[in-house]
Amino acid sequence: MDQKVTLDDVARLSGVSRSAASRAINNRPGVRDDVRERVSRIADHVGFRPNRAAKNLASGLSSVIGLVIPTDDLRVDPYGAAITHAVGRAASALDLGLMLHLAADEPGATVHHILRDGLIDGLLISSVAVGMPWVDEIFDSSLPTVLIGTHPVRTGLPSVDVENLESSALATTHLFEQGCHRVGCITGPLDRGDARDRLKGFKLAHERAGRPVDETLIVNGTFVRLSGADAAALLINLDVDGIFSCNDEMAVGAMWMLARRGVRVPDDVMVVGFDGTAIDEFIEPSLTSVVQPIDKIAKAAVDKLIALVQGHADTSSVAIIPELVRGGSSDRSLTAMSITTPSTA
Amino acid sequence: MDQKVTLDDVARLSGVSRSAASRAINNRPGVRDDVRERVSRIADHVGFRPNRAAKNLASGLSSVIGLVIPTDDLRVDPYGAAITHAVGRAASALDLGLMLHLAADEPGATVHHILRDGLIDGLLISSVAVGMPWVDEIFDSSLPTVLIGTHPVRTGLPSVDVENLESSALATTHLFEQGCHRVGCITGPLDRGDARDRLKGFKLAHERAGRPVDETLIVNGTFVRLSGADAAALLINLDVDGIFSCNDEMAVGAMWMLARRGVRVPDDVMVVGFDGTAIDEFIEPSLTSVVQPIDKIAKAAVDKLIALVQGHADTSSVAIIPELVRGGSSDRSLTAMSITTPSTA
DNA sequence: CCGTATCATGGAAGCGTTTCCAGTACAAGG
DNA sequence: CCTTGTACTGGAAACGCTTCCATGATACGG
Repeated sequence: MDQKVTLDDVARLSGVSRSAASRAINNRPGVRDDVRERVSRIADHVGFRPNRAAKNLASGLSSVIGLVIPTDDLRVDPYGAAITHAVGRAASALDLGLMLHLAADEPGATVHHILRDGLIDGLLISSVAVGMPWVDEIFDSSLPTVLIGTHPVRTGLPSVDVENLESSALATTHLFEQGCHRVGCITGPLDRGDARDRLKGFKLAHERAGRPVDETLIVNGTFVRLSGADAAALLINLDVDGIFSCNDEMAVGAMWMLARRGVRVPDDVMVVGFDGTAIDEFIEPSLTSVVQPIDKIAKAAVDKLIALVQGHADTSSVAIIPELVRGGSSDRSLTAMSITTPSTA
Repeated sequence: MDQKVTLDDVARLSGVSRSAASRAINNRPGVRDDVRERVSRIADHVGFRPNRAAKNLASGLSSVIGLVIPTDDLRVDPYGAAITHAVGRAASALDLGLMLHLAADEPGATVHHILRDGLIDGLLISSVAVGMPWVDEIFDSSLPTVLIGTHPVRTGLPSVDVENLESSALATTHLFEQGCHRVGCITGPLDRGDARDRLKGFKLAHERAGRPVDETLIVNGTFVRLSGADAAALLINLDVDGIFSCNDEMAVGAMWMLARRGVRVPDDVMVVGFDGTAIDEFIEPSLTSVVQPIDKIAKAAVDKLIALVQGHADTSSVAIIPELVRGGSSDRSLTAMSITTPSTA
């Protein structure tokens, strides 16, 4: 049962040629139905598993896709873990293997490994920042590639991303509706496209509400907790009564700082985040956030990639609509109610 | 530059046979030094990248290892993300590819895919629970496999794990030394070996200190936050003044519950966790925890796996010693000092 | 100067598939 | 009954590499 069974064995046992057996097993036309059935029954019976390497070599396809994710994202940002997990599930649902490439170790070597090894059929690249030149090298290569996120400068790249602009506007507007007058914004690193779009959305909401944007209330963050805490410390002194944090990590940092400074949430300051990674964070009060449907994003990305691999040229950009999930951090009535233990689903 | 360059091309350009070129490039004996150098220079120059599939097929080795990780671990437990990240780094340091297998989707299919596809040279299995029968199937197969963690029943498996018993005793003793008299324990799921060992360590510390173990103060948890919160709620009513939580996730949940119930940490109750995943959690006060050197564990596991792949039979079990990192949750003097923003490294 | 050991070298046989192509059988149409 | 077409079938050539083996060259001791 542990010995290797080759296609030849199956063919011999079935009394057909290797080519016929191959066609039968791969459900390709050119075999009579009864033969196909006999072959696959025998294959099953002897525990035949096609050797991937041989298959790959002969067909040029490996049924494995790659996922490039910045090292830091997987370690410090729960979003990285979430996207990895989601892509993994989406891939195995399609019976695809998933190779993990941790980026930023050795850009040069990495990119060539990925590109020319012939091990993967296509590549998913997550959360790319400007300043990784090798990323463009990949997009310019012949390897099918789909971006998960927004490229800061290039357009016309096949990509899947959460809709950032309108969603951020929605989050900001939500703060206005909840009665906030001075709303601060903690941005992400502005060399990233998504961070820029979220800031744009923040401004857009002001425009629509007929309120001027107070640029002093826009503080640059880096998408990590500490930067959120630092930014919050600044914003407190500027008398904000609302904070839109461009991701949840920074929102958690901000709330930590607010608590430490004795600022009450949501009574004194309301907070809204983005991503939905802090949903299970057990913070008090629970965080209002623009929650990304990560599974949906991952599935869309994998589907798009497979289409690309199969030759369907497609450079479109898919925007997935997130959902504003209200928590106690922007809703006084919710705080009063939230005496029960939050569920972790 | 994007066209495929084969070994034949390199050989022809270098004026040697394909076999000589292969030996030269793979640093195998049987080529004169000057020839070797010429060949590799030319290979470099034309951008030759050996086709992995072909290499794999011919040699039987793929230079790719697999990592099996329970789905939930990657999503809800930061430890899963941390170990994935660490293994990824350790693998790429050795120029190995990493295939990610999310477990528990379809045990049966998964295991066969992994085992017989011939895509990977060896497998790392993380955090296994009893009740996944296919895991044993893998260990009984001929695929080199290393366990990261503790198998609940089997011994003699090649594995790498953090030392659980003494470390838990150390953590518990630490609480005694800090002045705790009634220390509760929030356990992990007791069908897991590591969870059992940590509980044993908790009891061992009592024995050494000559204190009786109060079984009512041992509350079963599941390694997730919510269970920590629930357990803490119980323990509060039992008048504990110290809590040893068998992982950080539950410790965070416990501290959340303590805060909500108005119990002060560390003044009323001290808390110690295990794993070190909540170090950057921005919780107040910072959590004392038995911190696992995850990079070290991952490296040890990968090294061991490679040794196995290369034929060095080795069923030993490596225990990595963690470090007790003191935070404000078990130290009143630290709390007083911790007015500065914690760093995120 | 010859026999022998040593070592670089190239030829060729795989590794386990897919896939092209030429054949064969069989049914339908003339 | 012969032709044409259709549908299945098996032989054989890839795919790009490793590795065994025979060959040829060189150096060494006798």
